Amino acid sequence: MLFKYFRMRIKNDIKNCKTCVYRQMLFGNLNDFEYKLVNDVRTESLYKRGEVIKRENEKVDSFLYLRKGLVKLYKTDKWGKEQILSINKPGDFVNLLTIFSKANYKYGIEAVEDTLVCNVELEVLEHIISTNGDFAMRVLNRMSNISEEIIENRFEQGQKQLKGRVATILLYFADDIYHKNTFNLPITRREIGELITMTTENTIRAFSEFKRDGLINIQNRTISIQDYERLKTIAKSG
Amino acid sequence: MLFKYFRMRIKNDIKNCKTCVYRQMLFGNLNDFEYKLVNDVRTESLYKRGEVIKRENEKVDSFLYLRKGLVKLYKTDKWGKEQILSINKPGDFVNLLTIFSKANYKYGIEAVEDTLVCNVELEVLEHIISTNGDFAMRVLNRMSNISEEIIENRFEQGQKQLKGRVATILLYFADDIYHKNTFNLPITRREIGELITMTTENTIRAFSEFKRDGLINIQNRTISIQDYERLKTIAKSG
DNA sequence: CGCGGCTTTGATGTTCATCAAGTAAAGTGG
DNA sequence: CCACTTTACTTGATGAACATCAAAGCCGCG
Repeated sequence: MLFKYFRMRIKNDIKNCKTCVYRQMLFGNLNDFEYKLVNDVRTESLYKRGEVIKRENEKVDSFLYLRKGLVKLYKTDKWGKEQILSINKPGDFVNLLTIFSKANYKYGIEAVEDTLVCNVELEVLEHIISTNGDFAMRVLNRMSNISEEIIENRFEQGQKQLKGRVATILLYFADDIYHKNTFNLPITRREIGELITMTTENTIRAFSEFKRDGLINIQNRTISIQDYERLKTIAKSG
Repeated sequence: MLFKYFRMRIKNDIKNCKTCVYRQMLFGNLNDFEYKLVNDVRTESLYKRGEVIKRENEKVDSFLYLRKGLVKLYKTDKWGKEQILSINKPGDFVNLLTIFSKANYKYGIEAVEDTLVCNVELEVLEHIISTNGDFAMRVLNRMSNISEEIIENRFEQGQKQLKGRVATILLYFADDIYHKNTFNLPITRREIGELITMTTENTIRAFSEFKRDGLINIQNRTISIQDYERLKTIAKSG
């Protein structure tokens, strides 16, 4: 999809948080005044695929909420190679875990699809937290959940080897992101490697083997899952 | 040190949070009433080396604060082998990251030295967070810092191989835990392996090589660092 | 149309896990 | 306190999984 159409489409989409599908997830229990506060200061930003949203080391000054698209969080290692920490999808609170650290970003954020982000100034959020205890508890709860998820994911990935990891990623895109068995991979093979901490070459080898064994079909970036169950078995045990 | 002496020694030690060295770190800005609340409900628990403090899957119902000793956070993988997520030392808020998840422990906690833990009921903490905005912000800040630390650590470990990881752990004990170059390893070789995700055998091989090369001296559990600088180089680049 | 980045496959080497086997140390029960 | 059992520690040999190096085809884009 061309970017200008994407821009047009979202322009008439959501006017304020009241109609935002994801509002419930975090801002559900604000009172009218607080809610107006958030709505008044919040801004929306559009990013094209490949655009950097936040650079490593940039100052953390706003809360980011992913409304549409897909972003990756990444770090650069000492040899200059990137490593992807996680992929975030609509509804995710992209930087919640680091937002209150009073430090700079320890990772970068980049759009891997055309992306719409909602920004809320940090000071406003802090003010509401200070005055609305329920909201504070809700934020704490989400932070807990996010950090547990990250730890759990890393733990499970660590128990798998190449094919298990690739299978897991394919199912992640099919099940959690696109909700269908045929989809366009939004990231390159190299990025998948960076996500599962394997080399590009070996990632591709796993793809090729899956194709050869009839588990998936590949047409450039288009992946189509042929044998869901077998792939799931590999993802779990392999 | 025998456990009974440890118990006697701490008995007359700290009567309430006012004289607790670590109080400042989190409870520094409570008012008198809130402070009394915490102090009234808090309990202290002693654990011997090897005792399990919290089991995987146990309910999270109190805030844990490590006053003396050393604990490990661990998970059991699908083959029944343990993997250590982190070592916590006095002053650490052991379970802060998961405390607000409204779920059960996804990891276990075990004393690796005789340990004194301070417990504060979760409900009390939640109540104070709801009514004291500054405190809420302080908790959020600490959660941010802890999660960044974990992510950073894992990222850096991932870039190292066997010898680099072992060297890092040795320096961690020398610099951050015991603050001296000769110390008794509180954990077994197997546990070090579990901490750096390597096998026991290879962990030992690294130890042996360090000894052979004059970097460290080993007397059973007593480690003595002979060439700090060279070890540091290995830890950083190896 | 040609350049650079992405993709793919093959060959080779390194790092680490696994298996095996033995010694040392530390609990355990009579 | 000693025999017995278990757990920790150690070294060597072998193989598996993965990284690295090399080379070539592909694709999009200025």
